[in-house]
Amino acid sequence: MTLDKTFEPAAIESRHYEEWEKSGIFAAHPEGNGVPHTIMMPPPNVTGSLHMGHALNMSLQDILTRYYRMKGRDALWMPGTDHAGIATQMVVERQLAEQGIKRTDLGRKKFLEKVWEWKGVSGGTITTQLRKLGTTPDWPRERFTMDDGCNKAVLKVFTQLFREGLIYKDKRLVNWDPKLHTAVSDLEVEHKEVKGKLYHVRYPLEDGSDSIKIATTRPETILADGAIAVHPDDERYKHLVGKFAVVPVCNRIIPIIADEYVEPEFGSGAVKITAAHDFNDFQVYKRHKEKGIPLINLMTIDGKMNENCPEGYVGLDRFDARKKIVADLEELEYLEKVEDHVHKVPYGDRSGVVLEPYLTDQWYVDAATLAKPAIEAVETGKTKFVPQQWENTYFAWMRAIEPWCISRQLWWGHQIPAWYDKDGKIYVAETEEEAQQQAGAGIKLTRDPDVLDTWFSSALWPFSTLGWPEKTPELNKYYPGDVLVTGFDIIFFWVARMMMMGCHFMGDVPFKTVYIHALVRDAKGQKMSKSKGNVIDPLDLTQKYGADAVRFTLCAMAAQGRDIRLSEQRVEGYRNFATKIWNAARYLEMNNCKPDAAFKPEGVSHVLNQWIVGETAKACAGIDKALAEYKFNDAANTIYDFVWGTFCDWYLELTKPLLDTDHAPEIKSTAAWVFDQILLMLNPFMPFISEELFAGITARKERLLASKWPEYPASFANAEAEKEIALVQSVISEIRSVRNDMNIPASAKLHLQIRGVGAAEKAALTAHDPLVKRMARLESVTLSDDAAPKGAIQSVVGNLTLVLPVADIIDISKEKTRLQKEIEKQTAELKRVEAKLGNEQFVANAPEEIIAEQNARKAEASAAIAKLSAALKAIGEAA
RNA sequence: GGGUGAUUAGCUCAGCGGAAGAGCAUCUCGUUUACACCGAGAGGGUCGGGGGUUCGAACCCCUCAUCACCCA
Repeated sequence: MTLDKTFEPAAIESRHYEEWEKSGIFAAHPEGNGVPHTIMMPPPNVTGSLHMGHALNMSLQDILTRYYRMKGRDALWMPGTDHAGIATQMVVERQLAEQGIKRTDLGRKKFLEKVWEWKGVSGGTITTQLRKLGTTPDWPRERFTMDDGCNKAVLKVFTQLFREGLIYKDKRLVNWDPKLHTAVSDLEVEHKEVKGKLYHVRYPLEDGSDSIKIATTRPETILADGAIAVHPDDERYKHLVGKFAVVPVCNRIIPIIADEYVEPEFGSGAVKITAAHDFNDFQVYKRHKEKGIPLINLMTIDGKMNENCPEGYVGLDRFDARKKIVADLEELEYLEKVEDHVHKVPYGDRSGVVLEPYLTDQWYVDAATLAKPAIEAVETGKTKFVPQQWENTYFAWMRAIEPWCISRQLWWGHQIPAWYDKDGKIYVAETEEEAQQQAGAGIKLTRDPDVLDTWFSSALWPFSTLGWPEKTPELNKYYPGDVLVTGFDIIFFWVARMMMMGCHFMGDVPFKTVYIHALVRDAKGQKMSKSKGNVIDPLDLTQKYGADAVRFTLCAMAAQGRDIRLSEQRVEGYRNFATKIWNAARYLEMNNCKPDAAFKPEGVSHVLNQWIVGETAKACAGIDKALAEYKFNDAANTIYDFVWGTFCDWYLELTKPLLDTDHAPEIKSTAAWVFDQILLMLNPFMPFISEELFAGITARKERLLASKWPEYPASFANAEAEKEIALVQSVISEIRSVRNDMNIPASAKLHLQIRGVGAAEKAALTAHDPLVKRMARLESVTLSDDAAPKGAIQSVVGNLTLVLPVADIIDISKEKTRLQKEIEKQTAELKRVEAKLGNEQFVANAPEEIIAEQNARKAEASAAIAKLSAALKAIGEAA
């Protein structure tokens, strides 16, 4: 087959993918005895579509999966999607709203049917998109957090934790979303800085003797005040503690109490306590139970004032109530002053509305107890974070963990397996039958209508997807997983909870390593968001530049501990890299460089071949090391530099003059072998082009992605060859540089004289004479210590002096300047080194090899200065 | 208020105790039959400021500044 002139990714990607998927190579083999390598895919939202964060996350996982699969591990990359409770329910509700239908009109059953319908329609979107990226998870094992297996695991976990007392129902304040009518967990709250007002309000004492001033940002909650608190050490208020005050507008009598929570410096130093509408106040309430502070709920589930409010307030929206009470306070002369005030306000991360601390019955997980073994697992290194700094984030949150509110007042999700009899007694069981058994026959039971937080089922993902609670071969073989690849934004939501559940139910951590990658931002460093309009669609990029370029870009930019600023230019650059590879393949094809089954890289005789074989091994070792340390950018740069900088720029160029010599057969075989190695090493990063070329170069049955990752013996390294080629390279580079500096036309074929050539160098330079001539565009190369002709250009490479007799071409003053500059550079270097070596402390303390190195540098610099000065003198005489 | 990270060439970023690096951009030169999505070369940095530790600091410590993010 003949390769086209340029690489067209779109033309080959889908064809390869289909073949790969059909081949069954993505599959794990639980029945086999291969050493497993397990990655649990963070399940994307089932109704979502692929964004840049996914593209990065999935590319990295696929690189690891392909790499370890090629290394012979039994790779399991477990795919799936998440039911995303609130998000999905909102999407379907919005669609229904367009038809003028409300969720409640349909009823729970019909509504859920609609959600499943929607899941059926859009559920395949993201997995189709993942295929476009070339990812290779074990698709037939794909799971969904709402499937029967996951449901079974959820029921089992819930009932067991309930029995163990680690799940309980409690009446506490929750973060209430008045738009979605559900509780949300602490993590789903986004605190935003808002310019508000601070209202200073005067409360008269009950006995009329005095009054006390408080400051509040939420005056509407005055109607539910249950106390006033001051700091116990605050001298201003000591005499008032124990007395009673009258709440303005509603005239309730409340106690004045002392509590250390109060900050004396803030506002007036006295605060109102509204226990049913503020988390801090609720704590105060609990500490002062004996004082009989009332818990008054002011609001309905949609944030309107309820019947506990005075007339005129009932039914008002919370923000209208604020306006009204401010007006009322002013009229009654209780309002002292109003100041501008910047403070944090809690917003629902899904609904975007201001959340209310709201007193309700909810289900909680005793997270503090579950967290203990999960903390210990990281402390003892059973699970490691990469980069390690994230362990601190994990610890900080886990050590201060609050009870986890897991019930949601939604319909889409795992319904809580709890039933109530008419007295409200709770029966928790995996099935209704069991609950009925617990309650006794004939007792009418009603199921708890609430569902569980989505993250509850996600927390079980590492084992529920392997068949738990059944004892499956998969569970036995693939738990715990090797590495979890995810972003830092879900360390709390997901990683921590998987750790807790895994440690509790499996008795072992869910994964040995947690690799935390960066966030993908736009080129200006801004977070990508639809509202900002700076979202780059990974599929658009893929369309334009190819999946390989997108994957490679993300990999090359995935340096640890840094966010990724993605620019299209960078993707374009890596598309160019793909084209470069493509053209190298064309070159090999044109020159009939074909893989030779009998080829033995360790047996090559030509030094160029020995050198490139060694470089190939070096590159592979570099990639191995980088991937072992999860340094994806290093891995990408290593292959990039090797392919472009070493193989294409030097090896292929250096071998060109030899293609019509006796060395040609070995060179062609070596070139083909190296290129095959390149394809192997490139495959995890750029699967499509590497596969295409692997098949295109020569007819072969096996697929690249099913091939073995290269392993080379230490003997491939060849220091002699390396040194020899380095010498040739430096001579060529120096001449090219001089030619450019001196504006010597490319067409001018020069004669080169090299002085100061040692025995070994002589052999090398003689052997490579044709290469040097071609690469440096020379007519001849003479190794001779004869004096340089007058007016020749001279420059120094190591201990060689390169002499180019071009008197008729060069501009003498320009050459003088060039030499002077070079002498200056070398002199500066010499001074630096001499200063170091002249320092007694340095000589006394520095390691020997450093001192030896400095001495060598000194010798080299002085030698260069001597030669260059002589050259400068000679040119002066010529002028 | 507490914490974490960042600050290195015009831009985007590597490097994290022993000679300042890459890609892109810029500027020269180049129709040498793989590649102009290319090749050859060049210029460009007191590594945020200030202290300290060390024979030696972009790298370790302290401090300040600016910018991000997380938690209260």
